Amino acid sequence: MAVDRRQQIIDAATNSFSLFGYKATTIDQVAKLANVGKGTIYTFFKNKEELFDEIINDLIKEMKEVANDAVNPSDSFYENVHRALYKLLEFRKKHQLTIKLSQEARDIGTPAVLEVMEKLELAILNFIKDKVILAIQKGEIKDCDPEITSFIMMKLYIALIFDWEKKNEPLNKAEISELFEFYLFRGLST
Amino acid sequence: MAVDRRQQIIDAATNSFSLFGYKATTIDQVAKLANVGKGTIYTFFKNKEELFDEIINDLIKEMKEVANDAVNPSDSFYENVHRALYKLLEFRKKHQLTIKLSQEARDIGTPAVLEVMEKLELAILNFIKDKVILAIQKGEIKDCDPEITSFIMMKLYIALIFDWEKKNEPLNKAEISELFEFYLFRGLST
DNA sequence: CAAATGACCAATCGGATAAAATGGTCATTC
DNA sequence: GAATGACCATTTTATCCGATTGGTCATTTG
Repeated sequence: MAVDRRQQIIDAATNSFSLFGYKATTIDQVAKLANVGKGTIYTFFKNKEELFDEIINDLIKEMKEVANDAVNPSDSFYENVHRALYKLLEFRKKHQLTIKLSQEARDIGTPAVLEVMEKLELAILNFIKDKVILAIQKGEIKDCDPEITSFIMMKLYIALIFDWEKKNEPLNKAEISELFEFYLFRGLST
Repeated sequence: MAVDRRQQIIDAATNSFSLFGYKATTIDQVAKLANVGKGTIYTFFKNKEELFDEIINDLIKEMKEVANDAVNPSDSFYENVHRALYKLLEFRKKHQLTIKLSQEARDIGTPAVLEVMEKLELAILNFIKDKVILAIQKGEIKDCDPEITSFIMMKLYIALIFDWEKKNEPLNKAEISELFEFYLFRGLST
């Protein structure tokens, strides 16, 4: 059986990263899990970090799909951004690999993992930024700096989904949607 | 000369905490700096942490003054909150002791320091919450949950002052004021 | 002979242990 | 009786050394 050795390696590594994190995953272990000699891994990937990068790029691709699936052109900008951001952050919150990597970033601070987490955030940020630019062009929202606007949207979302529940009862999806709309779109002024 | 031994100790400890942080400050060191026997410290304070707490309570008092000074009853709610939050976070950003403690919380995670930083955040949060409640009563802003509103205001401010400049050119006071007003008060909707 | 392999190597990690430092006490001093 | 610093139990830090790890490459295999 001519199995795809490269894919076997990626699958094994993804599994191990998800279970044990980046640092605690050894190349020996990946080789064993992939039923492959250790040297073989180095014929496909320059080193451990490049293997990691490839897996993260797959993850980002997956996230882009999730985000795009959440967008429905006939809905409003606000509705779409809300659904996309919510789905993205829920994805991040539930996906084994991202959970493990978040922990590792927080508890150990492995440099390669910190880098990768920034890359993930940036991917989300850019996705939102594109939507913001489009919405401005269509006149769906006021003219504003897309960079800052997407930054604030993500910060607000992270605050509502992750930070708020550190000290309070978690907010459900409907509440978050409402708050997002209330504060960012309608505004506080009377 | 009947110097105030208690105040001497507090001054010495404040100095040492500011320079070296909580963990790296030893009671022996504080005693030396305060020109006081080590045992004397324990006649005024039950232990190291209580001495620390007293210093932090002084700091919070100082912060409350800064915040109150920034408030001018004849100005709008938005204007006052902006000035107060800005002053508070600038204070935190420039004050030796808070800088050192932020570093220690991030790099070492000393439990006593983490606790204290939460206490600081909570003090700010409560200050803002009171202002929000008043503003709702006066009809200066829409009816909303003061808890969530103050939480979001602070998160937005921290994002604009601390987080934004990790990746971009820092925003000046006027820009922050403008963004604060634009996103939170006027809203994005057209 | 090209792809796969695992013994091998230098570098890093981590557990064990001993030494130093620290928070806190209390008998003695002033 | 307030102040002190030698003293103690506990924690932290430094040091060592065997185990582990990422990565290489001469050898094997299909």
